[in-house]
Amino acid sequence: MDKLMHLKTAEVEKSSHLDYFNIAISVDCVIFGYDKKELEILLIKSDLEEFAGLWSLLGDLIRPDEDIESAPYRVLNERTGLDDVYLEQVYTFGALNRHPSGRVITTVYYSLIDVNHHKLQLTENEVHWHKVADIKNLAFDHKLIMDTCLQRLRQQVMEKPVIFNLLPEKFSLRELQDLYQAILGVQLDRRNFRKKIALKDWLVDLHEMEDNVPHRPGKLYK
Amino acid sequence: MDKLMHLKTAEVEKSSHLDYFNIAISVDCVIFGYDKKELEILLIKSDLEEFAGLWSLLGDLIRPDEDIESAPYRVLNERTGLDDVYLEQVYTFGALNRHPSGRVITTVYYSLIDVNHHKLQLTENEVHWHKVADIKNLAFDHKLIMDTCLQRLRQQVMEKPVIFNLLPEKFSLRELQDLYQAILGVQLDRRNFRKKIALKDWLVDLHEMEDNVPHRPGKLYK
DNA sequence: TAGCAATGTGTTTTTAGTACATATTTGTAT
DNA sequence: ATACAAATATGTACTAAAAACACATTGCTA
Repeated sequence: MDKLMHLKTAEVEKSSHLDYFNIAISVDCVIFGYDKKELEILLIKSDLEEFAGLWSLLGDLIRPDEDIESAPYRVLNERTGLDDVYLEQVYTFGALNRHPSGRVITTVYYSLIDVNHHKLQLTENEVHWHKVADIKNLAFDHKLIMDTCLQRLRQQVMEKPVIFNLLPEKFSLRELQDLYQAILGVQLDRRNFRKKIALKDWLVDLHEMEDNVPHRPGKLYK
Repeated sequence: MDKLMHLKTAEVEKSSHLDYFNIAISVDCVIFGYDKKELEILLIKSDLEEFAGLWSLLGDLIRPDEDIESAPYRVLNERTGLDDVYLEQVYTFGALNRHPSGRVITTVYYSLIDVNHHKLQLTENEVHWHKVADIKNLAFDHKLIMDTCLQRLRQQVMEKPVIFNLLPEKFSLRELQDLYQAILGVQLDRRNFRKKIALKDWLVDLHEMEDNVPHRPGKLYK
């Protein structure tokens, strides 16, 4: 039963390897971006026959010599070239048949990146942004995973200043409100929104004005 | 790198087993109980030399043929005989050296049980209740894990009616308030507490009275 | 230079949260 | 039996946060 838990290293290595080490563990990343007033996530084309034509999350097996927390950084860096990203663990999925090729348990992280500032080095051309609203189904249980992360994201943006990871250095309050609306899927009253943000003390007034907008420019913040 | 993720079963089985399947995955349970106005958790004596004399959480390696979600139920059932328990996944811990006997990543669940109603069949006599407030350190990273679960529990009791899993069928508002105070570690105003609970619509008035109390009895609820 | 579109701000109303006091019921000790 | 102690039960005033709502201003454009 649980004897393995309390054995010394040597004993573990020789004991029933096939029984207890026949489970692989991976990380998957739900990478949110924001562009043209739409929330997006980064997906890669699945190369499994079972999921031909479907898209899947960016993920990889965890290496025996890396902390679980550094695995998603590595995955993101390998696939996009980014390294200063916001990441947060969300949940671990381990249903028996979630992966057709064998037993794989996956720990899921979500990430927030600024699509336009960090120009992705998309080394592989099968990696693309997809509008969250348009995603109907994904390979594996990745749709369920995405929905779980979206739910978590919605919680977090109300509590912590994580949302700024999706925006460029300078932004206007309108842009910020549009983003909140894209994430939460609701319309917000502009006056109440500005009041609420103001008393959270998250913003710095840059005393600069917007440019290249077809209307009166607004103040910029970070 | 991530090729393994997309191979077929046969290929996975013959490919570098030692590289990618040399990580074990376990579940650990932080089992909260409530007795004599104190929050407690169930611990077992560690039988690792490295942690001689220390206590640890109840856990076990996940079996290759069980869903991750059913593993903590099994662990709890094997150790306590309970089967109708509240369980919720909290976080997955996977630092490189968290387990001295090898690479073990663990997914942690917390559980809430009614200490007095479910009389535990403590098959093993090295399993005991410990007051949360008195726990200074535990084996492995289990103190960190416990603290993480306690934090989650504090969040949840404010949002969802999970707290009732710690109480017997019938209880008075005073008992409920004492329990909230034990979990949150604060004193609450009785009148405001009752108002707040009342408008959450979680309680059913049983129209029965307390018994065997050395003072005026209060109404009972569930 | 008139009109459009978006910015910027303030007041009222409603709701939730906090602080606080008094009367009532039961058990217990004299 | 009666007085006292201890806990139940309940209500009101104050404060803070959330929601609803309107108007004057700026800059672009036709």
